[in-house]
Amino acid sequence: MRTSWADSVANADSSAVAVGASTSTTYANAADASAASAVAAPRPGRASYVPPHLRNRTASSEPPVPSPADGSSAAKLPPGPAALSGGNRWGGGPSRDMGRAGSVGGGQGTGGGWGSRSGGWDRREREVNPFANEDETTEAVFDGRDTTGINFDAYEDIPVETSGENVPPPVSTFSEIDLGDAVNENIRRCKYVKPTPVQRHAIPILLAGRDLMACAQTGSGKTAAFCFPIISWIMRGPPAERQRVSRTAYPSALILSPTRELSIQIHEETRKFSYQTGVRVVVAYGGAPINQQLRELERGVDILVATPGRLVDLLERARVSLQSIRYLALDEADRMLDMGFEPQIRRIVEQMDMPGRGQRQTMLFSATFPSEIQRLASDFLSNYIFLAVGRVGSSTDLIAQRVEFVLDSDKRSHLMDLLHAQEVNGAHGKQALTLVFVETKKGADSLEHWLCMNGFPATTIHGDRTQQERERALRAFKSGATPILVATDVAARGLDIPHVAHVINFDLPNDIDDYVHRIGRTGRAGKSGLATAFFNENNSSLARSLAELMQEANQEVPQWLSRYAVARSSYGGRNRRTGGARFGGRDFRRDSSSRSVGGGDYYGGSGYGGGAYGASSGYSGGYGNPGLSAWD
DNA sequence: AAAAAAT
Repeated sequence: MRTSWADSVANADSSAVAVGASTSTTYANAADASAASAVAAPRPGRASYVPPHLRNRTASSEPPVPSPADGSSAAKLPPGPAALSGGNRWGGGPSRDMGRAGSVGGGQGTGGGWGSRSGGWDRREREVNPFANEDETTEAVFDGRDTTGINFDAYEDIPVETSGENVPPPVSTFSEIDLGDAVNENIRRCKYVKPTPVQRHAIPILLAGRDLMACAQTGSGKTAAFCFPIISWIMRGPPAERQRVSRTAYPSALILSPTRELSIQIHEETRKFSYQTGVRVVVAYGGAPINQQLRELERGVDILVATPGRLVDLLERARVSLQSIRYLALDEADRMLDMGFEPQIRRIVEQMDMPGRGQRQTMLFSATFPSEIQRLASDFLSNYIFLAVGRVGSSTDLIAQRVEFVLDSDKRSHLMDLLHAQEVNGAHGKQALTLVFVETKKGADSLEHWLCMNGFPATTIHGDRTQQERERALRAFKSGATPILVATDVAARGLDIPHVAHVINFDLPNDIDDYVHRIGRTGRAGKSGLATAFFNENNSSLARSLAELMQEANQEVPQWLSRYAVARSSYGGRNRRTGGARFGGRDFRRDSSSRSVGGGDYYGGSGYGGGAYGASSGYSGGYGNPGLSAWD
């Protein structure tokens, strides 16, 4: 029965529990120890941990390497370059490897060794410090608002729900999930004090080798939640070997996301997490020259972050092979399907050379769980754990929602009033960051032009702009240089832009879920935000769902909007409550054929009042405003 | 109907 790679890992972990627990001093109690054993067992102990770039040194002075556990884990790898014996990490040639070993060995005297400042994996090209820009840009401009970027107090009462077989218990501190000095140092640099809810739950699950289907918003620390385990697994795994003759890259992890900017964002974050670990992260997306991406790939890649189209291109050119993939993460899966990526995703996952379900570890993140997502999950995942994490705080507290009746012809002047009104509110006399959503690309351009003509520093992001323009616009906005960003739905989901004070729906979307995603660009990571919508006759199809949503979030619903809602009561906009959009979503295995062995006892007993769980109308009790789930 | 994504 237990035949999958993930299961083998799980078995290896449980057999190693005794060792892990007896040698560990980190864990305070039995529950933590069992959680920790799943986490720490595969390696014999911190002292013997060896980072990838030192793993193949043969000099006697090197730290003890391949533990028995590492060996067994290597044995379970799917066939491919990663499983080949010997070799240096990037196969850059013997002489280069010798030089590298020598230089690192020389620095070893400090005792810092691989964790030390100089610890690049290749002395010829020093790894760019991904933390370098942080202080001058964002924090300087927004100085005084916060320093951590995350309001941890807001995390305390977030509802979390898990289901599946043998769910590893959550951890409560990063020290319980010790990921090695280098990663710990990066956690410190990121100013992460303690794990967020999604991290507390997802990291042990992923470190235990389990597949995961999860519901969580980007601002909740989701990327770190799936990256830390991936980095950790890669670091303790066998070295990757690049085949010297071919120019094909063999990443061991693949992260797919729907938009270019989201891929860029994930890449930036992941680079921080893997800084000085020797784990290479490369991003590939369209709209940018492919040559530079090819060069990056040639230099070696452990974690590839990509949009589907560019990846297919790379696969067709045979510049990337998926045969070494052991970790697959699909971010914003529902969005990718909305955008018509399903054929490409299925091609990538099922029809190329990627190891099959069970031979790899797969994590799927989605805001909603329509049947297409369910099919995808049952095709891609193996005995997975379902995890749903509530919003950081509730929208009641964090996003104040206003709806104003504004005719199309009055929208511009009304917008100007809003912008004038808040000019004084920005830090240091600067305009607070304002994100203005419009319906069309043309509309975005013309509104931006109009704003600029009227003295408002605005820029725009949409699909008709070149990738360079898109990225420049986003940077200018984030830095505060251009505090007004006019955007189409390209920016609606997933993008984590800190400090957005105000989201204005200049044009309302037709779909309430899109509205929820848009306003979710503010009030992020526990901060408060304001969302203003311009409503008129053209939006009457949204009236009812909008009114309901606002009511659920304890927002004041204008009388006129209620009247629209009643008038249009037969129709609430497409997708108005897609079953899984509320908190908790649902683990659809409950009512599907795949309700599997041993799961019975679990499904009855969710700690969160299980009964409400499958009912689409249910789940009104308990958590503030569960209906307002701005899942990203 | 519009948006996004490979060239």
